[in-house]
Parts: sequence; structure tokens; C-alpha cells
Amino acid sequence: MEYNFQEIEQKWRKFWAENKTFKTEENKDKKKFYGLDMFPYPSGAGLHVGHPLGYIASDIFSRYKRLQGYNVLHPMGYDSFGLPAEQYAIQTGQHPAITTEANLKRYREQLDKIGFSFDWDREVRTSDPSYYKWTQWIFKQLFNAYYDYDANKAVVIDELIAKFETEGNTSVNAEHNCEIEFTAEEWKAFDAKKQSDILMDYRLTYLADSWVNWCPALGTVLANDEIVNGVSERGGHPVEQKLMRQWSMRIKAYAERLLTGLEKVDWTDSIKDIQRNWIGKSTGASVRFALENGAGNIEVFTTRPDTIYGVSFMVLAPEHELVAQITTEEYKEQVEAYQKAAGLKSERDRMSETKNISGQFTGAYAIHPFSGEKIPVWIGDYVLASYGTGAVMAVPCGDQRDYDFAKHFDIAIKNIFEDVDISEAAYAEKSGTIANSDFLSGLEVKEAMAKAIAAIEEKGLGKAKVNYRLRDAVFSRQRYWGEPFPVYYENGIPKMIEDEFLPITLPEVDKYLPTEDGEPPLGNAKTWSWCINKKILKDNEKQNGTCTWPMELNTMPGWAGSSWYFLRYMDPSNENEFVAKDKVDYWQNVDLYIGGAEHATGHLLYARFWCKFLYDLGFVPFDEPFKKMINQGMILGRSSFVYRVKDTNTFVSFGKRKDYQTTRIHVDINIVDNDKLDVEAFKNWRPEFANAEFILEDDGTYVCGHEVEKMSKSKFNVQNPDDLVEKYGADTLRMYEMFLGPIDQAKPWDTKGINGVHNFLRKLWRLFHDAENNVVISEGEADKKALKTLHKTIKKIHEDLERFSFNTGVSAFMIAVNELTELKCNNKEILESLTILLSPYAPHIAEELWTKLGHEAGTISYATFPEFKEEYLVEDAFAYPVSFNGKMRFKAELPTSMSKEDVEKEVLAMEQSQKYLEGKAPKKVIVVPGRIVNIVV
RNA sequence: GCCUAGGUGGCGGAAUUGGUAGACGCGCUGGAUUCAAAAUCCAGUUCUUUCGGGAGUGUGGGUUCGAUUCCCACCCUAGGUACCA
Repeated sequence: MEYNFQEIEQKWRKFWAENKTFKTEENKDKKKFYGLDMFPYPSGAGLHVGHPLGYIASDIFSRYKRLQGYNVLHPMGYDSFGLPAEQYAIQTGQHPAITTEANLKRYREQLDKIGFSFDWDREVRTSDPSYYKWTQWIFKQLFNAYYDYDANKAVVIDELIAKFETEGNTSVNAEHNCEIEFTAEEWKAFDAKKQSDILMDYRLTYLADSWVNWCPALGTVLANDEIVNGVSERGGHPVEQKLMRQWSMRIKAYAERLLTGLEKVDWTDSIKDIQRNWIGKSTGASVRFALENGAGNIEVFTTRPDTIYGVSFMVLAPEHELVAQITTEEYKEQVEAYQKAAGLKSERDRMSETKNISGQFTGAYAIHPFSGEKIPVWIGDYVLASYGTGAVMAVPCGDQRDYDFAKHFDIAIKNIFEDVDISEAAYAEKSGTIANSDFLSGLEVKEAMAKAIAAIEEKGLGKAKVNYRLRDAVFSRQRYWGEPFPVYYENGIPKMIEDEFLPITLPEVDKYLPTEDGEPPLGNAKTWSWCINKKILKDNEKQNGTCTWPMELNTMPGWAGSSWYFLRYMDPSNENEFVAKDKVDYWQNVDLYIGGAEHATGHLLYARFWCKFLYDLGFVPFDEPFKKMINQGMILGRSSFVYRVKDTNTFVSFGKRKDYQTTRIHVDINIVDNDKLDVEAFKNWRPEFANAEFILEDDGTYVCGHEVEKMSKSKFNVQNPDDLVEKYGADTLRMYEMFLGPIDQAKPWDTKGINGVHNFLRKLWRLFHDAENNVVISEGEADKKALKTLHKTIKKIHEDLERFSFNTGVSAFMIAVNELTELKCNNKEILESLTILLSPYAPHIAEELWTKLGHEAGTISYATFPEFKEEYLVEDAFAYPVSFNGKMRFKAELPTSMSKEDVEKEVLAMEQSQKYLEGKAPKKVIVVPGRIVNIVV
């Protein structure tokens, strides 16, 4: 066998592992490079070909950086807490840790086969107590901090307490949801519970009531994801909105910095846009509308205070706390019915259903703060409780949703814009002149805005305000398989367990479901109470109301562990700190982060938030975790289908299926090759097909149909990398995954082309060997043409790597090998450089060829990236494409040194030009030297 | 609904700053080699055509000497939409 990839790859995998070729140490004499992958959740299905796409890209880039002399940190680990293992535990009773361990092992085996240059000594697992000890520790830091807007950073809570003790809270400028004001004296007079409650309103992680999708039948909270058409995906049970006491993260405090921080990171504009829109900064004013008969106030946030005279009704979210209070007897029944119906809808449904306008009048009226008019108060599900104040002042002439609502319910639409027709639609532009608005009439929108805000502030109705769509993030989960909180409740007051007793490890439970009283799964734990004297967990019976108290029953969400893991890789086994100062000072933030764009508003926002927080407290020296990011696209599966003739066991080939009534059936892609079904394998696939009969194409084959769709077990279209590594080798897989297309685009997985890449590697092998597989390499000066090929390739590979265009890089290698084969080049100098260039993409074969070129084993990983020399590429003639009216007609070979004028003269004089000019004089001639000639006739 | 991305031959894709549309690979067709096959090598391969040419990058319009590339409107597909990770 000539290119024996199996032998070669096995050899080098072993070599790298035994020699720890990719072990990384801090080295102050070398520039550092930190290349990171989003770590995987180890699912039971194992790694499929979509996973390695990003890993291969980052591995190529990390290897490239090593060749450039960087000290490279390139680690891998696992986001090993998560729902699937818990779901499996619920079904089978098997502890999620066991499932997870088994899955991890499989992932590792699969990863090992692909030739990644990870430093496995740095592996982390979020579900490992030695890891989540520090997740709990960070949670405690958040609990013990608040956000001070004067310092514009997080500050330890002790400083806030000190302020309360000396000045109360009136002069405190902090992010909070504290509704009362108090003096120092009052503060000191509050009891412990009251003080705790007030501090809770300032802490960066805090307990508060949040709306959740509650499914009473399942006794659990559901993600929007798990709800289909208003009922639970599992079981089809009804779901309702419920307020629940939960931990939240005061990420809102960081809204502005999360926004401005985007300017200094090198991410795609699309991800930045997604985050910007998610944060959703808007400026305007908060305004209080008094209710009729002194029944209180409705506070709204509006971005258009200038349109306040256009208000003709108000709308509250159905869940708004005032609704019950203000609804009149007459409308009570309808309002409650409406609230109930709205409560059954998910937030997403409510936002999507813009065509079905719904709402209900409450019978209550507010008083317009300027005109004194009576304004009806409605409830409507287009107003969301979680955004702004959960109430809007509706200005139908200026907002399309308000307009539609008004039309639907026949509410008056007041036009407050000069010379604007609103008979068909609202006028939502932020320009024009305001009319019919008393003191605002005649003003431009901008001036009216300023004046309206001034008047609102003057009358004490509200103030200018910046609002963010970003909501504080709920941090509690009613699940088992997550980090337990290091929290117990002493007389209902949450208390943190001291650092030296961390980690608080997950307790054993006999079942993983919620308890019968609807408590989270940890409610099933028997030993889940904290003794404040002995500082240990005790059995729940020991709870005594004096020194042994109940522990928190929720666990942390999936994003807790993943919000800081990139720091732990720097110092994975440190038992005293989450990361040592000198290590984080050396490695700094991630230079290149590769992962999916689907994390734009989750993980990527939370990780930034925690990083800024840790920066504020002086734990890390940077406030953005990921300097540069590339988002890899999803890999879709290509399913194959057979067509069963109705009510028979006969299968008709794709080309003839239209002649019959057929049912399309997914068929395992492993028994299909280039759409041709292996008929015998199909008969053996399942018993029911053993006696299958076939109607074949005229050439005697059975052709399958195909479709590109999500890769999934049930569709029999999952490609796992192991089979491909087995069949073609890891180097082929690596290059093929890159060759598929641009890294950032979704693309279908199809193994049809993998042969081409494999052939390329064989062709490369043949450059070094004769027909009998003996190494034949010539020494001495290289041929000029070969040098040109080489340097063209160096330039291309370098440029393509710099712009993360891995697919075009593979093409460049193919072109190079094709050209060198044509030249019969086996020159050592050329092949050496080519081997180094290729080594990031195909490391195993590169290692093998490198030793054949006479180098020491293993040294190619730290070789020097070849230098590009322009001189080998200089051309003295260029074939100008000559266009007439932009249409290319012929080429004219002319010296590159020729002036613009001479090119024009030469081209016009050519016989072919005369043909297209048809005797007429050209209207215009454009010559771009070294590029193109265009003649306008 | 909203936010983001994408749409180019039979297929994956290339065209980096507005300058030769279809690089490279697959597939397909024909040929060489072979007893035969595999492998390999060579040639061809956007569509259409009266063989002069004509059309062509989701659709319709615009800017330009010139548009896959820029602008406007629309259609389709994918991802996200706050408890999937």
C-alpha cells in the first residue's frame, strides 16, 4: 500500500500523546496565543461531524500560530451539566454522573482520533466538584457585590452597608430594585430580615419573583422551547405563567458596558448587532399617569414623550399588578378571562401573533397629566410584563401597534402631526412637526422631545430615562444536574456558606423528579441542611430552627459553568484560587474563539458579564473575555429515501417513482453510496425488508431520493466521524471538513466529495515516492516554475489563514500539488516548505513526510512557517481581458509595464477590436492597468 | 412578529477593494491502460443555439463604462427569540 494512513495516523497519535508534544507552559520569553473552542455538551449520541468543524478550524489556526513562534494555549473540556443526562436519569434512574462519564469517555475517544493539538492536561469539566467549587465561589462574589454607578463598576457590598450606616440610601447611586428610601438611623433600626431584604435589592445576584412557564402536571418549569402550541412538549399538559422566587443575576447593571464593550472586540457585525439589539438601549422618559379618583398611578416608559398629547388610551400587560386593583366590577369577569387566556400563551406566541389583535377594557380611567382628559385603561397581550414597566401610553397616530389596537377596538385616534395623513397607518418617523399639543405644537420632534421631558420633570411626573430591553437573568433552575447553590436559609434569610467549606457537592436523591409538593428535585435529598456550628451538611430531620437550616433547593443554570471556563484552562488544578494571578496575567483573554452563532445572546453575553464583574473586583486584568471570534455554521445532514409502493413490500427507484403511489421512507445513509442503494444491505437492515422487491432503474441500480435536513438519529442521516476516520483517515476528514465551504456558513454534509480530498493526499504522497513507494527526493536548486508554485501557495495559505478562509486554503494545496506533479518536482527545498504549510491541516501525513525529509520526529509542530518571496511571482506580461460594454470578448497579452495610453492604443488597433467596433469610434475606453480594458461603443 | 445570516452549474463551493462568473473538488460523458475490474492518466462538462451568437449569480427595479459584489422592494431557507446547550 502506498499511502498507509491508518498506520501513519496511529503512529503519530501515539507519539504526540507519549511525548506530550502539545503540553503548554507559561513562558514569558514567548508571545502567547490563546485559541479556544466552545466546549461541547457531551450528549449520548456522541460526536457527530458537525462538532469537529470548529475544532478543526481552531486546531489549524493554533498549529499555524505555533509555526509562527507563538506559545499556544489550546485546551478542551466539557460543559458536562445539562438536561439530557437528567432526562435520562428520570427515565432510567441512572445517576447523571454515570451517564455523563460514559459520554465523556466516548467524546474523548472520538476527539483523539482527529489529531487535535489540545493540551489534555488542562481539561476541565463543569460538573466536577473541583471545578464547580469555583463556580460557587464566583456566585458568592456576585452575592457580595453591588453595582455603583458613580464608580461605574461592581463594588463589594460591605461598602454599601457602610454607606447605609452613615447616610442611608438616598445618596446611593446604584443599580437596584429597592422601592423605599431610608436614613442611616432607619437602616440601623431595621431588623435582620429587613436589612437582608433591602441588601437583596442591590446585590448582583439576588432573590426575586420572576415569571416562569409553570406546568402543574409535570410539576416543573419549562423552557419556551419545551412548549409547543401552549402545551408541554412532553405529555401535552397545559402551561401557565407563574411568579416564582428565584435567584437572578443583575446583568442590567452592565447593560451599558456590555454595549460599549462591543466596540473593542473583533467579532462579526452580525453577532454584535444581535447583542446590541438584545440589550436594546432606548432613550426616552418615564411618566406617571394618575388614575381617576386617586386610585394610584400607572408608570410607563416611552421613547416618544413628544407625542404625549396623542395618547388616547393606555395598555397594561395582562399580568400587571395593578390590573386586579383597578378593574371595575362591570369588567371583572371579562378581564379575568382575558388574563387567563393570556397566561396560557408563551411570550413568543404573544409577540408573534401581531395579526390577532386582542385586549380588554378594564373600566378604569387614567387622567392625562397635561390635558386632564380621561384616558381608558386597557389590558392587552402585546404589552409584555417583562419589558419597561409593563405598561404603555398608547399613541395610535405614532405607533403602528397602538394604531392597530385603536382601529380594532374603535378607540379615538388623535393626530398630533402637522400635515401627515394617518388615515391608513401610523406615522412612526422620528421627524416632522408636532401639532394639536398645547405647548408642544409647532415644534420639531427633537425640540418637542426635550421640552416634553423638561415639563414632565418640572411637574414631578417622571424623568428622562434610558431603558434597556435586556432583562436580569434568572439564575435558578428546578433541576437536579447542575451546580448546587452554596446557600442555606436561616429564618428565611439566605446565607452564604464560607469559602473553606466549598464545594457544596450535589446530594444524592432517590429520584430526579420534582417532589410531590412541587419542590425542585433537590427537595428529595435527605441530607440537605446546613449546620452552622459544625459547618457540615446534615440530615433534614436535624433542622431545628436554631443551628441547622434548610439548603437552597434550586441548582444553577447551564450557563453558570460556561461563563468562566476559559479562565480555568489557564490554571486547571489550582485548589486555592479559581486562577492564579500570574497565569491570567500571562495568558490574558482569548485571542481566537470559535463556536456557534446560536450562543450570541446566551453564553456570549453572560461570559462577558462575568468577565467584567471579575475585572471590577480585580481578579482578572481584562474586561472582555474573547478578543476575536469566528462563528462556525451548522452542518446539516443529507438524508436518503426509498419509495415503497403503497400496500406492498416493493420499492421503486427514484426515477420511476412517479408511476406509482409511494410512501417515502428514510433509509440509513450507510447503505447508500452516491444515491445508489445497496439492495442486499437494505434487505438485511430490518426484518420487515428481508423479502423486499425492487423496481430498478434501466441500468439495474436502485437510486435513492435525498433531502438536506437537520442531522438526527431518527432520520438515519447522522455521520459520525469515526467511520470516516476509519475509511479515509483523520487528515482526509480534517481537510474535507474544511473543504466543504466557508467556516461560518451552514452547509449540508455530504461525503460524496471526500474521495477527492483523499486523492489529493495520495497525490501528495506520490510527490515524495516512486512507483515502488521508495522515498525519492532530489537535493539542489529548485526549478523556477516550482518556486513560483511554492511561493504562490505560501502567499495564498498565509492570506487564507489570516482571513479564516480554510476552504480556499485546501483548494490552494490541491492546485500546488497538481502543478508540482505536472512539473515532476521532488525537490527537497520545495517539499519541505510545502510540508510545513500543510502540517496544520493534515498533521499526521506532514509528520511522516517530515521525517522522510530527514528531520527529527515531532519537530514539525514547532518548525518555522515558510517565508513568502514576491520575486518568484513577478510576471512581465498580462493577458488583458478586453470587454465591449462590459462583456468580455477576447484577451490581449501585453507587457505589464505598458502605460495606460499605450494599452488603449494597442487594444484599439487589434483586428478583433475592429470587429466589435463595427467601424464606429469608441465612446469611451477604460483601462485599469494590470486588470481590465473596457470599451464603450 | 422581531433580530441575524444565506440564496451562484447536476452537487459542495470560488471570484479578498465594483473589473475575465463558475477556481478547486465531486458527479457525469468520452478515451487510454487492463483478459476484466479497481486504481491511475488524458479530454470534455452553466444553459441555449440556426454555431454568427444569445441568456445567465433567488425575483423585480436602480446606480455605474462595468454589479455575484453597492442601493431599494419582495420571495424563499436557516439560526436566535431570554429554562436546549
